[in-house]
Amino acid sequence: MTFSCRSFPVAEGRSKKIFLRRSKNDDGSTIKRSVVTPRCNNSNNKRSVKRSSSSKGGSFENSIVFSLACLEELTKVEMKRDTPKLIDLWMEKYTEALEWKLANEGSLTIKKTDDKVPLARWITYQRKLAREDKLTPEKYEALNALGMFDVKRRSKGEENNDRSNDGTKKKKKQNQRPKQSWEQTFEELILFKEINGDGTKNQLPIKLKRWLNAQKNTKSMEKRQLLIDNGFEEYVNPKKNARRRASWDTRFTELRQFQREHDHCNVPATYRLNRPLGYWVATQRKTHRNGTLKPEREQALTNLGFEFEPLKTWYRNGPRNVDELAGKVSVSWMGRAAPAYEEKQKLVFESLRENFREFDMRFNHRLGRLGSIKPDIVIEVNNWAMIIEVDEFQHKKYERDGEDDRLEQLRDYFNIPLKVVRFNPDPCSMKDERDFEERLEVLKEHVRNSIEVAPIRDVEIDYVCF
DNA sequence: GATATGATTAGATGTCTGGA
DNA sequence: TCCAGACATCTAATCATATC
Repeated sequence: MTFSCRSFPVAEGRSKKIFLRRSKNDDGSTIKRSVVTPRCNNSNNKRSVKRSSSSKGGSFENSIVFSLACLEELTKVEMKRDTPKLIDLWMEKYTEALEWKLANEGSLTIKKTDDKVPLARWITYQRKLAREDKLTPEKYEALNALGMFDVKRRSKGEENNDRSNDGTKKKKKQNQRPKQSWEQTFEELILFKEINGDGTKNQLPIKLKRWLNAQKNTKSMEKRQLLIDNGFEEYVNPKKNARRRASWDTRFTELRQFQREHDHCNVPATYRLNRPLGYWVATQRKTHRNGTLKPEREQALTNLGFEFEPLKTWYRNGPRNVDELAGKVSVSWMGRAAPAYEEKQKLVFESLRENFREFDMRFNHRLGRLGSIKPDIVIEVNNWAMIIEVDEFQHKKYERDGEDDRLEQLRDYFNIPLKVVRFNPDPCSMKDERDFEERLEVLKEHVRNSIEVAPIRDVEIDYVCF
């Protein structure tokens, strides 16, 4: 593969060098590439190029050639109605995007590390303008030729629509978009929906997307109702379903509310009851890691007891022993406990097993038909059993969900007297500052004493360190 | 062992806002 | 109107663990 270079007029009095890709045969000879007539071109364009017979429609090379031709045509058209300076700026960005695409095997994806952030923003901005139907037809066509609005998958119907009967691409002339009545486009939309199903809104052809986006301005109540009835309300009433950005303060208030309810700020990143809050919390940690979190925000979060380094990372990378753990474990979880957060329970179990080897002890034992109930630790003692629950933050969730039902189910399952020990490993008030290790000693002492005495009633509950 | 589920994270994208 | 900074939102990849 070799590259040829030619000058290309960008705006009056300026030129840009654009690299064109040219293939070579195995024997080293260059493949002849004849001149193509671009779709957006008019008959007066003398520098028109024609697609090589060997190349398939939509190839990377063709899109570049097409983009260049569009750009050239665009220059002429835009110069008539915009200031040279603005045209110049736009052309410069367009050319930069084109160069980027050439250098990156046809991809317009730009990473932050590529040092092309302004170009990425410009591309985003152009896409936004396209969505809002604010681009001139020439600009839209030029950007489209560059693959700026490429959707991931194109429907068969759309693919076929681009071709005439003989299989060649139809020519689309500038300012000559097929004119359709509202009803015709609506029918096309419904057809697309019927063929592709309800879940394909994101794959709508760009033409239908743009048409839909324009419908928010539709005055006709009848048309609006038709769209709403067919599941396109978000386009008619865009604000209703649009993603709304909440401010930092709003999310902080939500976090404070969460903290009040759960005694901690560790909102799971995929917290189902408030997904945006989960994303937001993850973002705060990320920003903190990057060192770009504003000091006042960091302070506010710290004051709320926010943990910037989730324990999972700590467990993964750091040493795992009680000494290291003491005073650091303070995380409970919503719903299913994150496996890494069960480390504390595991430590309690290992410590007890070490001290009470004579007893049959099980950790996180799933109860057959009661699969949803898993006592943290079960110790079987002759004709009765001791169940130890490591109640991080006093299992407030269980209280809400009905602890009585849970105990009843446990009793039904075991069908022998039960002694339930609820152990609180975390400081629950300023008055009780015993750390995890001290509490563990208290628990061991309690188990040592109470394991000698069988329960009198069906179920007895002891609270340790509450 | 295969599959399902969920946590975590980096990176990409979209949105808001203010300044030129 | 355009652009850029800030950051909220989302996606995808990866990993760990539970469950079948």
